[in-house]
Amino acid sequence: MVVGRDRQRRNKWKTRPVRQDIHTSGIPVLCVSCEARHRGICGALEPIQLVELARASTKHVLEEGAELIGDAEPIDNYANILSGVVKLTKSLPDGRQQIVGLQFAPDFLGRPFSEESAIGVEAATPVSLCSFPRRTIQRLIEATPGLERRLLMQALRELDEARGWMMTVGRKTAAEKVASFLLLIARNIDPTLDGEGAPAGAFDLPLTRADIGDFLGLTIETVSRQFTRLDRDGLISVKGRRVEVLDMGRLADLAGA
Amino acid sequence: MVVGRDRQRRNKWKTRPVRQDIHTSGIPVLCVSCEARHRGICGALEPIQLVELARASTKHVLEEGAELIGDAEPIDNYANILSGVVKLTKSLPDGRQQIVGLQFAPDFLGRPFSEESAIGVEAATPVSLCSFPRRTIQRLIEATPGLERRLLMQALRELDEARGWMMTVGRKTAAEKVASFLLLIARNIDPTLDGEGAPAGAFDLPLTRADIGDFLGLTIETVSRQFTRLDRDGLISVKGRRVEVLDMGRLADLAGA
DNA sequence: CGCGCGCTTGATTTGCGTCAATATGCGTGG
DNA sequence: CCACGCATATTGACGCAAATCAAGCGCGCG
Repeated sequence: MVVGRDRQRRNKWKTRPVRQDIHTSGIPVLCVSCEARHRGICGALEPIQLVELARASTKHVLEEGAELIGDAEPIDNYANILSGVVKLTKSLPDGRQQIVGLQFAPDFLGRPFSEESAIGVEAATPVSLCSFPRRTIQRLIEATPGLERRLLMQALRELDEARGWMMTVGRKTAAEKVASFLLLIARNIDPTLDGEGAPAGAFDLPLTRADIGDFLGLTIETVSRQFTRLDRDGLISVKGRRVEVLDMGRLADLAGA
Repeated sequence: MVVGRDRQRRNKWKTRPVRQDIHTSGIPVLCVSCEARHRGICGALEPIQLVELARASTKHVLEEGAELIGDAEPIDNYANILSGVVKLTKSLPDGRQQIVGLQFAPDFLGRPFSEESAIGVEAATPVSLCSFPRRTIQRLIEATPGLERRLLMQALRELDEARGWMMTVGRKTAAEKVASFLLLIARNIDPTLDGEGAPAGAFDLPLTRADIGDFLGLTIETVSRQFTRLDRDGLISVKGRRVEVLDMGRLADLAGA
């Protein structure tokens, strides 16, 4: 269902009955190369709706460390991640902190139907965002059951991930935790890395040791020690943030099932 | 209050007796006193649909310890919890276990649009269930946007909870963990318990020490020791599974924000 | 009764945190 | 260019909270 204010557009459709034209040429420039159109929530939208959303959207670039909740980005804006890594944090009054989730492109950011529940949202790396007003998305949701389904899917996926990390944080040793984390990042940077005796690959960690500690429930020192141990044992090669996975098999093995 | 409102309506309805009859008497017996009709997913259904669902539903009672995934309850059945506590678990090949969630009435059990993701589902206490075939629920979802929204809401709530427990498991001390857990149970058994200097209340823990340990990432011994400490310090009174909260304020304080 | 199971309690060990010192960039300004 | 300061990492020595090991208790049940 399309909003009424597009009357002239409606007329256009009638005079140009070739629907295919709209499908091919109707995709906003902003969106043509956007991941969110395929794997993200925008995949649920018709070209027309995509145009509507795109018109209300703005692209932002945030530097590392920028908070995107209650601060720069008021709560009335939602967004898709175009690139970069976003961390979701919770903290105790005395300063202890836990990272409760990491989001990558093309994840949807922002919680539908409620205020963001006292969790902090922060750019872990430079991040670029495609953001749009809450009202627009809300309206599209009413009109498009598929959109709500996508949101449900993402929520369920995040739920699975959160539960997986609960296991890691609650029951694994420091070594296993760090291995699991490396696997998460490696897989996210290069999804093809999964093969058995894969040649592995190198990448830069998107998080500082402090962040990694906050994610795994460890201190920076312990994280650092585990890195050097993994290096010494030949599973990886570390130099600062640069990591190369040398033995994917043993790493995955260490991380546990 | 409820009674009064009903009486008033009944008088009004006399002008349209047939339809109202359907509305009042149309609620399946199975459902009349069911929590799921109010706070659960069934609240999104029209009476007609409720009848359809109820007709396909069966009530089950499971004893403590019963597995409800891939076992007694095949994956093609979903269910609402009518009473009891259900635990969601994950485990490592070597036997280490983590409880990644607890569900109470009237939560919906079962994951829409996918196989249950390698997580175990088990009755922590005797549990009664209202279960129905996947097909029926799937069909109702297509027809009722509100239903999908309810599912999204529950998923988002569970996500919040999972993240809250990630913080607890990752960053809190044993004492804080146990206090947080007691709060969770206390609040769930008696939602009115929340007041500041509330008189507090007594209840039976729905979980064994082993389960509590698996939930908090602790051993039974540590859980036990923390219980006796909280008892000695006068925050609670423990005797086996029976717990009485004596000082809600201090307990909540200990649990952290 | 005696056996098993859930729970408590104590003694001992240990993995990880804490504290502290040192290194390694990296930007900034002299 | 080097010198300096600051943030991030590494490394080591030490301490402690929680795990592990080990009895022993209460209680329901065959």
